[in-house]
Amino acid sequence: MRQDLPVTGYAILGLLTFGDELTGYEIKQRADITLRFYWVSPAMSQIYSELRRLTDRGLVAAKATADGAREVTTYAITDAGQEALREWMAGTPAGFPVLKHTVLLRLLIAHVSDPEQTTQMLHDYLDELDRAATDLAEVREALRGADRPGEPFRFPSLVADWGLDYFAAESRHARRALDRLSDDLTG
Amino acid sequence: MRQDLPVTGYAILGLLTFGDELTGYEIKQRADITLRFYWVSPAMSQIYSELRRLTDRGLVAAKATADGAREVTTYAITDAGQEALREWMAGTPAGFPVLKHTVLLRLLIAHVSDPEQTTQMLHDYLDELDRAATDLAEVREALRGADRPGEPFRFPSLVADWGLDYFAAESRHARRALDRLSDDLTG
DNA sequence: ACAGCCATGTAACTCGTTACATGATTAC
DNA sequence: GTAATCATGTAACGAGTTACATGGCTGT
Repeated sequence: MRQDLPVTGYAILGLLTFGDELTGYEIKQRADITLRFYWVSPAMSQIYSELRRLTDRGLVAAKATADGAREVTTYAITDAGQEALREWMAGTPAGFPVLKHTVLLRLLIAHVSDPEQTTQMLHDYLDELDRAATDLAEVREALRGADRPGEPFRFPSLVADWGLDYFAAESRHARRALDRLSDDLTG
Repeated sequence: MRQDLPVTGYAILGLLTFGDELTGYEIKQRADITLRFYWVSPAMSQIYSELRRLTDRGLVAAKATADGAREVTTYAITDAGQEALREWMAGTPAGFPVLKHTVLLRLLIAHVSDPEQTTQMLHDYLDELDRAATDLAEVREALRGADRPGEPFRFPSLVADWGLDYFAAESRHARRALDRLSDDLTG
């Protein structure tokens, strides 16, 4: 049964394990508040083509639902989909996270730039970290009420807390780099 | 002059700003000890095709060097390459880092798995973090001697320290998740 | 002699993106 | 009425990967 999917395929399957039937559009919205922080925000077009593949393989079931007058397609994970997801979790190692850290990449070669620019970049990064942390904190709050052991959002809340810690850690690292840079200049 | 390159192209240019002329093979080795931790480890084939593009645009200069009997091609950054790099650093925002965190992705949907598997995954991650940190610490040590303000490896050492802090933070986050999971089970 | 590293590429393919296109429903 | 949001796709393209192919040099 070794028919592998792109990881984003499994991610979509995963989003569908939380109970509800979702449209492609809704899956995108869910991805934007969850996957976006530690995976990717897939483009709409990719979600639809991935859903197509999952449907073809019988891992999700498409259902034409009436949304008022018009027809809308909702997707639900099938038993085969659950099984494929479990197999993936059990049978393939998670692997080491990949970081595409453009800020660090630029800091590595900051000697071709000037100190002000580098400082500015790090300040910008701190601002963006704040915004991201605020967004994630909001998501985290929305999980309260079902985030205790055994409740549906237990794992999402663990992940959200991890993410918040990660943002906080990045802020510390960026500030530390800024301190060191300013020490360099003042002697 | 708005002829953009893939980021990996700029990364290669960046590696060539540290002074020496390198072969494609050597660039790969450098990438494996630097870029790999916060960008990617590009495949050999990509490095060669990227070097081809950079050469075509005059951003690097290829030179046939005699390595004993055989001819080997080394690459050096040109003035135009320096300029393109500076333009990229100054003209385009760094953007927010992208994390492809397979461990967090799986933790998010750990409810389709069982507790032992999740625990095992986190322990595996801790092991891999240790190994990565050891590798990076070795690289960091190799920079000593030229890592003071104004010296060539100042920025690489800042970045390496950041990376070490990042790995340490990830270890803490993973252990915290493990603690919480075991609390869930024991009550 | 043979393994392993140095060195350079080509070809096929996949994931994922952007741009484009369409149209219905909802809120103001 | 009109802007925003909901909803669904197609087409072209690009970055990056794996697999394949070749061959010289080096250490034991």
